[in-house]
This record gives sequence, C-alpha cells and structure tokens, in this order.
Amino acid sequence: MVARFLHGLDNIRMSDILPLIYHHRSGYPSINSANSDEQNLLFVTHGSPDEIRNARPYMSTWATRLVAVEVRRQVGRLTKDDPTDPTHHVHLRAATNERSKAHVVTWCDLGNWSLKKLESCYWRRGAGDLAMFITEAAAAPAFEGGVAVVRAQRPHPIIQSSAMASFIISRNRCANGDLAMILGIWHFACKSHVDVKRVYCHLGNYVAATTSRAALNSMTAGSMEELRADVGSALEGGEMPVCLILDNVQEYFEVNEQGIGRQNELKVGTAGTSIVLDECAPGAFDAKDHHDRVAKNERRLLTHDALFDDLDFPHLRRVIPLHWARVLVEFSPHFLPLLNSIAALFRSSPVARRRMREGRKMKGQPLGTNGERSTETQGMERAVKDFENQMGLNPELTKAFLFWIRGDGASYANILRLTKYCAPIGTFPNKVATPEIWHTGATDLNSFLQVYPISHRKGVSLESRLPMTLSTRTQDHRFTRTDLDAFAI
DNA sequence: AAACGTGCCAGGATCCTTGC
DNA sequence: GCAAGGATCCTGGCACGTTT
Repeated sequence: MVARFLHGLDNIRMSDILPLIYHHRSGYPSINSANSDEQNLLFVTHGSPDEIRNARPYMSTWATRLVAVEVRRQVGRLTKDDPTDPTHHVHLRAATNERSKAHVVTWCDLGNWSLKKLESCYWRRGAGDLAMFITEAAAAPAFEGGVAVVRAQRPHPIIQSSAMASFIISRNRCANGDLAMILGIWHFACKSHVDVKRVYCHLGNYVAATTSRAALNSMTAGSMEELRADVGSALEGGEMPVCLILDNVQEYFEVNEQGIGRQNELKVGTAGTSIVLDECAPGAFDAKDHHDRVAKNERRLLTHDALFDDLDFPHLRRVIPLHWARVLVEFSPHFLPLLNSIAALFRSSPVARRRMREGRKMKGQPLGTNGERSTETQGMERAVKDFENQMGLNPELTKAFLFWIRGDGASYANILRLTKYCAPIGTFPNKVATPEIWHTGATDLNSFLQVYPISHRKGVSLESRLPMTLSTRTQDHRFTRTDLDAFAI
C-alpha cells in the first residue's frame, strides 16, 4: 500500500500532497503564536532541523540541507576526470616523475580548451548540473519563462563556469585543468605582476606562478621531444614535415642584482617557430626535382604575355565582385546580416577552388630563441642551423629535401643573401625563402598606430603622445571614416 | 630617511596521490 | 585508513632605483 503510493501508482501522489502541506496556513506559524520565531527558519543553514516544529520551515530547511549535500557531492565528482571525454583532463600535472600516473600538461590540452566547451561540459556531465542550476540562479540577471536571459555584455554563463572552476580547484588543488592552468599560463604570457598572480591564486582563479613555470618547462621539453620524433619518422618516410618561421626579438632587461660587469641591456635574438606542413603533395619538397626544374630554366618563358594568358578571367569575374560585395556589406552595420551568405558563396563552388580541410588546425611549435641577430648574415646562418638542430633536422638526412624558411622582410632578404653567398661552397643548401604576408600587414598596422596621433583632442601636443600598447590604441581610438581618410592622405 | 616596487627562486609548509 | 612521497603553494630574501 505504502509502496504503491511512494512509487506514484495511486491516484494521489506526492506531488499532490507536498505542496498542500507546504502551503497550508497551519504549517506556518502566525505572528501571534507561541513559536512565531520559526517564521525566520525557512532556509536555515545551521543547527539541527529536527527542532523546527512547523511543517513549512521544516520542509524548506530539510530541502536546503539535501541540496547542499548533493551540490557538494556533484562538485566533488567534477574534480575527477570525465570518463566520457578522454580529451579533457581535469588534472593537469605541471611536473611529474615515474611514480605519478597523472596526465602531464601538453600544448594540445591548452589548444583544445575553450570557455564554451567548459560551460557545456559542466551541464553535460550531469555530475555538476545541480551546481550549475544553483549558480545560474545566482548569476543570471533575469529569467523569462523559466529560462535564464543571457546578456550580450558580461554573459553570466562565463561567470558561472569560472566560478565552478574556482570551486573545483578549491576542493582539490590538483584539479586545475578546467580554467586554472590555462589562466596561469596566460598570466605568465602577459607578464602579469607577481602580486597579481599571488592574489588571484588565493582567489582560486589560477594556479600558483611556480606551477605555471613548471608547466611551461615540461610542455616545452615534452613537445620538443615529440617534434623531433615526428620529424625523424617523416624524414625516414621520404617527406619533409616542417617549415620554419623566423622573427627577431628585442627585450630590455634591467639588472637589479649586484655583479661585476652587469648592466641593463637590450637582449636581441632570433625566434623561430616550426610549422607542420599540411596537405602537401607527395614529394613537394624533393630537392632533386626542384633543382631539375631550375636547370630547365623554364622561367625564361614566364613573360608578361604568358602570365596574362594564365589569368582565368571567368573566375576573376566571379570572385572580384564578391570581394566588392563583402567590402560594402562590412562597411555598413545595416548589411551585416548578409555577411554569412557572402561567406557561404566564397566557400562553395564555383568560387571556391581549393578549400582547406574542414577542421584543419595549424600545428606550430615554438623553438628556443637564440641570441643571434637575424639581420647579420652569419648570425642568420648560425640561427637557422640552431633551429634545424632543435627540430632534429639532421644535415645528412635532409640533404634530399628543400627547407622552407618564412619570415619578415629583413629575415627573408637575409636568407636570400645567404643562399646566394653560400651557393658556391654549399654550406647553406636547399633553402627556399618566402616573405610572410600577414607579417607585413601586422607591421603596417603597428607603425600606423605608432605614428598616428592618439586623438584629435584639442591641446594634445605631439610630445604628449605617450607610447601605448597596440590593443589600447585600437580599442580606445575607435577609428572613424575621417581618421582612415586622414591616414590615407 | 624610510618605505615601496619589482621578478625570481630556494626551500619549507601544505595538500594530494599512490599503494597497501 | 594509513604512511610515504610527490606536487603544489607560499614566503621571504635579494638588490637597488623610485617614491613618499
């Protein structure tokens, strides 16, 4: 009988009875009754609920305790890895030895991370959906029809996710994979002030600075090993797997420690990034094939007329108007909704000729910066040799392949010069250099921002235009059409 | 003259995992 | 549930220019 009722098989169910009890006026003390103080005991978080006599305060207090225990259990479960998602590691070790079984952080872990993913992970895992429900109730600015309203500015789901991530690392400091580790590394990259790191570590936002540094050290060591292994096996398979992007680095170091001959200095060096070559035709970097083609000297046939004949006018007539349409649509906010359909035209046939693979992601590995000056000829030679060595490009194994080097204008010119000088003696063989188009763009923007007045504000003298960061300028300045016209002049 | 600001890191304190 | 050992956290010292 009782079991039937409790299973909800009778006509009258718990959902009929509980609201009646909860809302019954006799279940709540009146202001004149002897236990009127129980009016204040609706959601009591301390003491034993058993001493509450009235039904309504007892029920709500009892439910409060029930929810608290469950939220605690669920957040506790979120401190463990999700068995259904092997790509997400809640525990990222910054360092380890043989004894530990835990996953050591990799660049891939950081690359796969996104706030959006994190949020859906918390809801999806179920282990945390009650906690998400509670934090949403706390964080959402409004509810419409039982659904939380997400504001465009400072959307609460992000705040919820970050709060949840803080709760999780608060429960277990090794459960840092949701947000803490990535923010720790971000603050290292931003060179945040040490005090900022200390304070926000206390707040449970990210791991301690020591841990970020340890993580970076082991990631770098681990990924370099991985790169060398990949490069080795690809070379044995007869393909050149990587290319190199160069840039020069300058950083001013102040010396605060005592020491003979130590002084502030500008450290100059060359930074390199190895990029995995993707979707190349087999043998694309075969040196012999390249030399054979060069020997044929077919370039002599590359005249203006030949180039003109090569132009695909029907295709240009399709593409150029589309570019114009995109510029126009982007110009006016009124037309912005059309942007997606223009993008779709670009992506589909016949305009699209050779699309990149869906979901393709560039794989890059920062190499150790060396102290060579990329503008010096010999410095560049030593720098490239160092990078090749770091990547595991053994000169014996690579002599059959072309090596593609990309960089800013200076690096590009320098590589060309080196190949010319070294051609007769063969010490710098098989290098192909191209300038980076994106690099040119970024540099242009940068120099524009450096020379352009901060504002038209009256009374702002040239001398008072303080150096500011690129992001500050682009955000603060809010270019108008007039600004751009002025720049064009 | 005193205190602050600045980044790094050794090494102790604390917390967590592992293995039983 | 315990002990051992490892990972992480945290503090203070350091040096010296700058600010109060």
